[in-house]
Amino acid sequence: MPRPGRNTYSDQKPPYSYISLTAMAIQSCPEKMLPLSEIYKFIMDRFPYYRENTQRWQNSLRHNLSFNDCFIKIPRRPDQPGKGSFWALHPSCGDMFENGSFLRRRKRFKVMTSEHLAPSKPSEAAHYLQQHAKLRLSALGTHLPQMSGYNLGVTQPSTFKHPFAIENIIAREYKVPGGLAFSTGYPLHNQLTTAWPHMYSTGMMDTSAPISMSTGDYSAYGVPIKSLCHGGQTLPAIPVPIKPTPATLPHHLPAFLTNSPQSLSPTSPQTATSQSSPATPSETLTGPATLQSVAVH
DNA sequence: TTATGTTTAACCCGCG
DNA sequence: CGCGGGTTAAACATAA
Repeated sequence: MPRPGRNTYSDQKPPYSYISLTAMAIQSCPEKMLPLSEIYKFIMDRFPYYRENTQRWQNSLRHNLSFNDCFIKIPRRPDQPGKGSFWALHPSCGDMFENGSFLRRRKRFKVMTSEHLAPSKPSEAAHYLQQHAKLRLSALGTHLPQMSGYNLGVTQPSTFKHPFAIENIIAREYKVPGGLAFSTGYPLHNQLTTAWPHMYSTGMMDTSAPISMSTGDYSAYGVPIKSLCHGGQTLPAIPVPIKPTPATLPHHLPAFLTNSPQSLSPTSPQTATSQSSPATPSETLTGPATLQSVAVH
């Protein structure tokens, strides 16, 4: 309904897996975590296809949430009652989706449980996120909100992320195909569009409105991108270490906590290089990808 | 009761 | 063909 006009692709199934869709939803939120219902909403808002057969796909989605280690459950705090928990992306699974490989993951993200370098067990990650959220909010003098609080979010523009980070992709949706978004300088733009046709082309939102995203659409699920700019907050967009430290990264968690304002450091240089090379966005994942995620199962 | 979560299992598909 | 990722169904458990 948010797209009365030409809902051309309305009935076709988006090429994204539930994992991707879920990740998108989560990433779109400043807090980087959403309750199940909001994830549903996000998907339904953007992809008309999912406005039907809700029973079916939502069941599948829930299955994915539980089944995949890349999603972690963050329990609600007593002061933020509501149903269900919040879901977030495992801090170290950022690479899983990076490089534009959203259409299909290369490997199932598996947490290196037990023994050695169990750098990031879901529990820890969850705890971290929790703490993080708590800190930020408290810093803002706010209580952990249900949904409304999310707009306190940050995701400031400065936290530049890899052009293929879900975040960016999502962001572009609101930034209009025109490409004035920050990805302007990326030669990848093109590939992006092909990779995410559903998001760009014939956007469901009025592409007519430039930086828009404005109003309606977003407020729907409380992810007002605009709010990112203000808020006098310093913390970076949050967890999901969209990648850097290819190999080792046992200590990434603490890293966030220290909230180095610009986690951008890791990604930016990288992006620069990767983009310079003809590298195909989707593949070219190459080497390091295997870090701590194992393919077992 | 319903929304959430968790599990198990069967299938489909693309890739090596 | 086998493997692994993704999808769908369905049974169950649990919390609000």
